[in-house]
Amino acid sequence: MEPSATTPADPLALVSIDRRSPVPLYFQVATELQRLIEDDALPTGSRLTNEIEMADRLGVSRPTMRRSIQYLVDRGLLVRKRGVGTQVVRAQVNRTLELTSLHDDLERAGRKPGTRVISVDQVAADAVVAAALELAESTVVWHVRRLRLADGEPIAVMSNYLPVPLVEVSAPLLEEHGLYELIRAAGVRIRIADQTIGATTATTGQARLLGERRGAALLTMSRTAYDDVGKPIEYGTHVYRASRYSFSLTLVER
Amino acid sequence: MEPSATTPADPLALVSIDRRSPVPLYFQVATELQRLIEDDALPTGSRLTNEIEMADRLGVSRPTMRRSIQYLVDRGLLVRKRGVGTQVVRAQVNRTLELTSLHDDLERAGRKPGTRVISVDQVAADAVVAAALELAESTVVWHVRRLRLADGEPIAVMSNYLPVPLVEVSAPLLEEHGLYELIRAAGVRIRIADQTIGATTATTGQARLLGERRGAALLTMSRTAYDDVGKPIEYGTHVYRASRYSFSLTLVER
DNA sequence: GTCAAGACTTTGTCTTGACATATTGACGTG
DNA sequence: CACGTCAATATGTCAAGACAAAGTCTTGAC
Repeated sequence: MEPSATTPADPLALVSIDRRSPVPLYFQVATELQRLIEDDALPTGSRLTNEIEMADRLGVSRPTMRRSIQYLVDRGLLVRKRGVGTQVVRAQVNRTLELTSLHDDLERAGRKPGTRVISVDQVAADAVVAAALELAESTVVWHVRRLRLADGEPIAVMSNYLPVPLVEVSAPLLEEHGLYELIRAAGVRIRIADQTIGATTATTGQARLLGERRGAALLTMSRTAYDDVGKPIEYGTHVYRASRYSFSLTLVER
Repeated sequence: MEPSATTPADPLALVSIDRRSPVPLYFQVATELQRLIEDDALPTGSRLTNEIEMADRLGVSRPTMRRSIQYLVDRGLLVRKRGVGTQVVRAQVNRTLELTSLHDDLERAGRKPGTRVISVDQVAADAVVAAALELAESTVVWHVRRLRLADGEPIAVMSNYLPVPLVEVSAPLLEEHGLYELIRAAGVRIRIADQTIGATTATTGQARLLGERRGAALLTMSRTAYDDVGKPIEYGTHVYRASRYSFSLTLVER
């Protein structure tokens, strides 16, 4: 019982919820619990009191309490066992691969994202692009090529194809905003994406753009993104410098 | 209205649930719905009748019906919009990266997995391994090296480290079973894993094992797996032939 | 003919209540 | 002492009902 790092006997006393808020109760509770876990008020390994008592103490119903807890279980922060209880497994989760642009990704990592637009054209879709976007071959689509930078250093070359009627793109816009940001701003909600992650070695052209040597290891990612009614929104093939970038993720078994 | 491909006016009539089964109701309903979607009885784009009527027709309560639907929404098969309804988005999902061994992975893809054990030793953990497994440096751990094959062809070289007291491993066992299978058989439930995916080029030794040329592109994956109380169970670094293997996954925005 | 208000439909949130089932540990019996 | 039984405890499943909020569509005024 060191006086320095006293864990309050009752971390639950620290959570407060606001019934007038438009934020759903279960989400408020989940967020507060997550904060307690991250702040180590509920340290890894500690057991939570049972859900009935917690519901009681927080003044919510048991289903609401359960929903909050389940939310954190799905994220891998908590583990529940029937007949046993609920336990904190870990404080931080490297969330699963997400539907974010590299732009957002880098910003979260504290690195300054940059973009050099190589080209913005309307081109006739070849067989691969047409198939991915579910359009007739040689339909005209946007083709955007960009060199992405982090703290001024080349990170990736990205090549994206988009249906023309969907969103207006231009070099100046793309220098300032991520592509996904522009798509969202156009009122399109991206909901599902199929991705394939592989590896290759740099061609002379890729090497020159990225500041690597020919034959250097590159991480490849191709992605087709769909909106919430299943319509293809974007198809892209990207190559990352393996020496500067990798994908990190946390998997949670359900 | 072609007589050939008649979609029954009421796909729900095809759903049958068994209240005496120990399988939870919501799961039975979800599974049946998924079957209807995969069999195209509920084709992509079609709208489901509202949840209240469905619950009524299937003889379950609304919360149970909602839970079934939510299950499929989380998997990316369905989309719901308040005031609008529930719609089928897609029939198949390339599920998200999972906590499976390559063994299971290949079997699902219809390829015959094989394993050639290179070495099974007990070694002193170096700094990296000790940190990953949260053990003191130079603690003795299992070190397993395997060449993995698909249809007889080399696919990957895997190097795994495990705490000794956990599970008994041996070359003959590993030739027959995936490592994760053995871990599960020992009563350990793997629940969370941190993964990093990158790329590199083949060293001479890797190239010889994999039947590639030196400098060939390789996909790398390192993973630390934890059990359901957050204890590290396994740390591994793997390299895959990029020419024969890639990671495919489907992301779903919540 | 156009536009806005309001009715209607559908999903989202929350509550109360009941019973089922897995786990643990204590108790008692052979 | 070993083993099975039983009670206590915690989470899992299911139901029925109420109200809120978001979209859509109809209706009616101008």
